[in-house]
Amino acid sequence: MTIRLMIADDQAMVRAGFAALLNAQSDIEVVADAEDGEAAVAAARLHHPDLVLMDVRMPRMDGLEAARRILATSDGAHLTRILMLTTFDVDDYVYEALRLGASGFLLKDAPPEDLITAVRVVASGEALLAPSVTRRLIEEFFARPTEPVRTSMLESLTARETEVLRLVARGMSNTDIAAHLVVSVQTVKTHVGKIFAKLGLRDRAQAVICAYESGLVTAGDPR
Amino acid sequence: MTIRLMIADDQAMVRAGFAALLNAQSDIEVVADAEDGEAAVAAARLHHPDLVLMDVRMPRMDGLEAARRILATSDGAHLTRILMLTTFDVDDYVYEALRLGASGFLLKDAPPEDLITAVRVVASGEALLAPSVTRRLIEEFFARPTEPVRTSMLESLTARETEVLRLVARGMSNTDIAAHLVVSVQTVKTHVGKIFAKLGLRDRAQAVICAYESGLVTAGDPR
DNA sequence: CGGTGTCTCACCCCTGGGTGTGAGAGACAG
DNA sequence: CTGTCTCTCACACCCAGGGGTGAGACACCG
Repeated sequence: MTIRLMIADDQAMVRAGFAALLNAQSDIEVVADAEDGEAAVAAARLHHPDLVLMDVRMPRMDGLEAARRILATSDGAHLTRILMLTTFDVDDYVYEALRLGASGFLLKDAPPEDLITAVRVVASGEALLAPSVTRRLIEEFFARPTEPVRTSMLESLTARETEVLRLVARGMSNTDIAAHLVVSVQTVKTHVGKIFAKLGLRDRAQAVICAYESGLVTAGDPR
Repeated sequence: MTIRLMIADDQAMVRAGFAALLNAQSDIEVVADAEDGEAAVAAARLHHPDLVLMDVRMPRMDGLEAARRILATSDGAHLTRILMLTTFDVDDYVYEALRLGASGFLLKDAPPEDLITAVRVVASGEALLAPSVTRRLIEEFFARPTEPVRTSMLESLTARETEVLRLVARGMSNTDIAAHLVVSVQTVKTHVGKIFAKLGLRDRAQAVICAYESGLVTAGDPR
């Protein structure tokens, strides 16, 4: 099955070059092109391509906004994937594009065979990034220290205390916790007190902070 | 400058195959190999390769642990990069490996030229992932909504209230906040009370949670 | 000019929560 | 078997914090 492709780039020469290169592949067919973001959105709505090669910088409407609209208007049946292209390696664009749902991000100076490979990969539902982009993405998210320091704070806590702290970090009152653990409120108070003493806290508010900072609980995790 | 490479895999045939393939490249030299994790750590300590091709599954010590140790013992001068390999596409391994600091993750069924490319890319300091892995990584991190829902909760707060909430989320007592903002404790109580009313909170502990969940404050940010 | 919103502050009430002390039961190691 | 640790609970103290009501000072806007 051939890959139905669209090219959105403001430079005619680039469009022609990419089209020639990709049309030469037996499994790729360039079905449309556009010279700005608005035209890209309109053309995508008309031709429903499998994949759009989208330049980031374009007049009238940039590639990011165009990508957003194309992805937004994709009716469940035919989903169009986006492969972003950029001349420069500007990472602001990268994160924004990936967040929007783009499936890939390549630099224009990549060798032609890489582009062809990328088209096939993205069209198959996988994703592909330029190596430098990959590195940044990984760094960005895993740069967050594995906090050996932080979890060490919690090492002094017993299993039960950790459990109580987790409940405190969910916003429960002592009474709530007592009910939840089926123990008396006094017991909960004892646990909470020992947690404070061990971790040098004063408030249950500070305990919540500690739980988040230590990674015991995380923003966005199942409540 | 040639890339000094090490291969860690428990299957001798795989080691031989990779070595032959890579040694055939003029810019790559296989300087060591290892058949298990422990041997890999020892060999890396001895040869200081630029790059280690590391199989995930190995006897005695798995590739993840070996990677962790090699990365941990890298003295600032000679840093060794890790390219993880796996036969199966098990994503638990992927996240763990990348979190540890691996620079890439490939499936063994990738075409040989991809492996060679990956070696050069990773050795150059960039990163490279198998397409399916890339897709998952992107999904994993951008699937979490940029929380238009969450920040919208905070929209009802005035600038001053937001400021107070931020201080609450740092673990400050009302008295602390009053001193910090140079207002009376009563004023702080009023603000805090209105925050609770607007956000439907009961505790300052819950306020801290709200601050983290909304992204007003983030784990690991400057205290 | 009057209405609205924000920031400020005060007084009162009272419960929840943080603190201290003490202690019994069960598990486990030496 | 004795010491240590953990989990459990109780009584008591006290105050920071949450809740209600009201109000003065600005600023902004129609």
